[in-house]
Amino acid sequence: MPKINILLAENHVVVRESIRQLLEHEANFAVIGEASDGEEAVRMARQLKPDVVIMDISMPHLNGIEATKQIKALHPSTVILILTAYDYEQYIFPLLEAGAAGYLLKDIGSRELIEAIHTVHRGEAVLHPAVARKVMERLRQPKAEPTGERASDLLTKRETVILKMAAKGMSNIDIGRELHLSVRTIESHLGSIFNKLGVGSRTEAVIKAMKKGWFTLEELG
Amino acid sequence: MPKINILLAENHVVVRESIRQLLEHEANFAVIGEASDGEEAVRMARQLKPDVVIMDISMPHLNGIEATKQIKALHPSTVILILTAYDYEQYIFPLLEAGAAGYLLKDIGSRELIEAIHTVHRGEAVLHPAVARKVMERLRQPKAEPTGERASDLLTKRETVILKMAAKGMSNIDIGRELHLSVRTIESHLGSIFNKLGVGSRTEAVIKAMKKGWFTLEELG
DNA sequence: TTTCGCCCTGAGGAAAACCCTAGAGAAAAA
DNA sequence: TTTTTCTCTAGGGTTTTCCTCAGGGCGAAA
Repeated sequence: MPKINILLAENHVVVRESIRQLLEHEANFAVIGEASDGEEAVRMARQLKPDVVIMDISMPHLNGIEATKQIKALHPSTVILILTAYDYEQYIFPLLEAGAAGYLLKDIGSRELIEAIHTVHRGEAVLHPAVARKVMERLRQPKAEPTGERASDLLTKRETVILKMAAKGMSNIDIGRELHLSVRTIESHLGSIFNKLGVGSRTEAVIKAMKKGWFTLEELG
Repeated sequence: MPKINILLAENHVVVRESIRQLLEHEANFAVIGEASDGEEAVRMARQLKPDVVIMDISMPHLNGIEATKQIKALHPSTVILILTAYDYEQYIFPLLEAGAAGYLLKDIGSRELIEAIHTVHRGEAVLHPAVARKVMERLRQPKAEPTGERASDLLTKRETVILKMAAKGMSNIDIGRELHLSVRTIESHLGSIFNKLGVGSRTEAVIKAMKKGWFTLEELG
């Protein structure tokens, strides 16, 4: 019976090494790699072609959501199992759409984690009860958009860089100077950003973007 | 040679069980208990009288800071080693004052954790490099300031609530209405906040405050 | 090709935020 | 007690941000 090859992506080293030891205690598992951020996870997934990737979300450089998308784009057959502390909807639904096979919270026990790995490796799906509840709720109201916000409203490239610059505390004038654009242009882009995010000010936009995991405090320098 | 009796306090079960397995792999350690929140940690510390408590901070019911204080009050000889993901000053200094023997971040390796347990058990102290740096900074300037920002410049009560409201995305008018104050007053308080933080806009102030750990995304609702 | 739609770029005018200054009252120091 | 300091309050005047609208470019669909 061949072992299940596992890649661990989790930026806290003690936690990662501990889970590794836990998994290798099981005869059927082989942890073939450890990644401490999203970029590393993508690189190692490409090189090592693991059967299952156990992925945390909050990681530097590239978060777990982006890493999952990239890995599934490169190797759709790779099974990705999310293991995180947070059950925010902003995380859950993008990840499930990106093709994650499971979403577990860290309050599960080690036995459940081991079983979940077997389950997703068999091609089935695993959801933590708290996550499953949110998925059900969403399914019950398929179309209604309570907050006036649409997931399809992604930011354009320009908007993305401008929002990040605003998040660093730069004024529109600063941003315009750096991008060699009129202040009016910056204001206009920010207006589009506000509409897409359903907010009314730059501060609100920055907070909302961070809640969505588009960037983190660390990467704002 | 008697084993070191350890109590693990950490609310994520997989993580806790994994670390337990890691530690029990070492001949000298005996994990005599696991707590999943602060109250449980205090209760188990009283009953089991462990040599060392490995304590996370973010836990339900009673956080790691309060739990540390209570355990040290009951059994001053109990050695407490903090193991957390966050290096916020608002955590570090209260914990060190409460008598924690060490403060580690979860990005350390498992070997370092094991060594740290031995170190604190010998009665010495252990600080993660990033934490040590912050402690040094605090010690070096009881009053002076390099960046135009003084640690001693704490926000007043009014300023604190106004900054948090601004962080939620509220406009000055909104804030004024809710606090029954003139918009001018809100603007004035925000001006003081900007000066104390050494910034020039509300967005920058919110970001800086979050970097300092004054509040987190989660508690902004 | 033409049309449609989106992205990027901007302007005018309204609204909000920001800077500077200042007084009343409370608390702490002299 | 008197003096000093600090917090909270707020107005005048300026700057920045925000809202609404619009034209040009470019790729996709008809």
